[in-house]
Amino acid sequence: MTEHFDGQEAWAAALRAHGRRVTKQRLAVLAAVERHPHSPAESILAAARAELPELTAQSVYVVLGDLTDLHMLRRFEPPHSPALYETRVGDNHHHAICVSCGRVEDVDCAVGHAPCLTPHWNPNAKPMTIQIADVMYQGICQDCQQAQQLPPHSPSQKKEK
Amino acid sequence: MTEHFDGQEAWAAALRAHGRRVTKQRLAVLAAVERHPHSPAESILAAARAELPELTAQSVYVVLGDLTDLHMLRRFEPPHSPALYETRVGDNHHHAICVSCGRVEDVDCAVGHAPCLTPHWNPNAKPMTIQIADVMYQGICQDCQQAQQLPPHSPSQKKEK
DNA sequence: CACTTATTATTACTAACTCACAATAAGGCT
DNA sequence: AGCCTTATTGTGAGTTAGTAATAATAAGTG
Repeated sequence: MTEHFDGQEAWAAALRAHGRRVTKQRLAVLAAVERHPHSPAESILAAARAELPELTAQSVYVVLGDLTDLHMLRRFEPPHSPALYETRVGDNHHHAICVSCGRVEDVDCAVGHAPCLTPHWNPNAKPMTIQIADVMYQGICQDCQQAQQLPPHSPSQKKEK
Repeated sequence: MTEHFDGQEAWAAALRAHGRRVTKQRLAVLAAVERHPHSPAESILAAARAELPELTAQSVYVVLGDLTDLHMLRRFEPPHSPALYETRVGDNHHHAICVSCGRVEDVDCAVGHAPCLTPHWNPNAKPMTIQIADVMYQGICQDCQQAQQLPPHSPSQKKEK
């Protein structure tokens, strides 16, 4: 069980650096997010409870929200999905979501390493100071594509009138 | 009041082209979205009720969802905000959201006219067929920036411990 | 103008969070 | 090592945004 002690230490140090106390709840949440990237709060709760059964859902929401504000976690909200969390912060990588099955893949920045941080403002727009640029690719993953192309009598989800 | 009859006609034609009946509810919703871009369902309901008071919230949800599926409307979901709708479809422009006041600005595509439609897949990722790429810039608009820099005894929203 | 069925209204219901406050425990101090 | 302060977590209720099921209505066809 000593395998992730160094991880614990690293998280603890980061928490202290942000002026936060090192609690087992926060460590459990951070470990859960690290082990299950792109997971919603509910899944993180379930994963964290594996090592901390008395953890409550509300605590997870509080911790996730706070750590996200501190930029120790990154949150993104795909359409028709609850918010997802990941520990990869700092690099501004992006995400591709399969609109059919909801699978999420990380995507490195398309244009250099600060891709869309300098938007082309319209003439009449009031420019903002951009902090982050979330790029959300939406498409269909290979598995779902194959499943849809197969015509066999499987009840296809297509809503065609 | 004849000013937007041509608009009505255009919307009606588009609805017919998609095999949808032309109802006053749909026209009211489309007109409301056109007059109030980047608005949530609730605001669209309020705006549409100006010309169609008996319209219900659920109808607005149904109509917005259906028209979005038809790509007559575009929906995007900024963090901590309900889904927003707009009539600008086809061009893949992006959005900048002020994290402080929630204001939304349109942003033209940063890289040519199909900017991020070809993501750089990681070696071990399973590529998807990308349909759209939503780019969500998050930053602080000029107004909010000034409001935050002013130190005067105004109760600033900053949550600093 | 009647009729078929897409569309909308009504009502109930759910998911994903948020809020207020009481209970607990992390870390500084002695 | 133990106490104490207050950040953190737990408890329970409440809210927002949206979905689902079915009944009532009306668009468009013949």
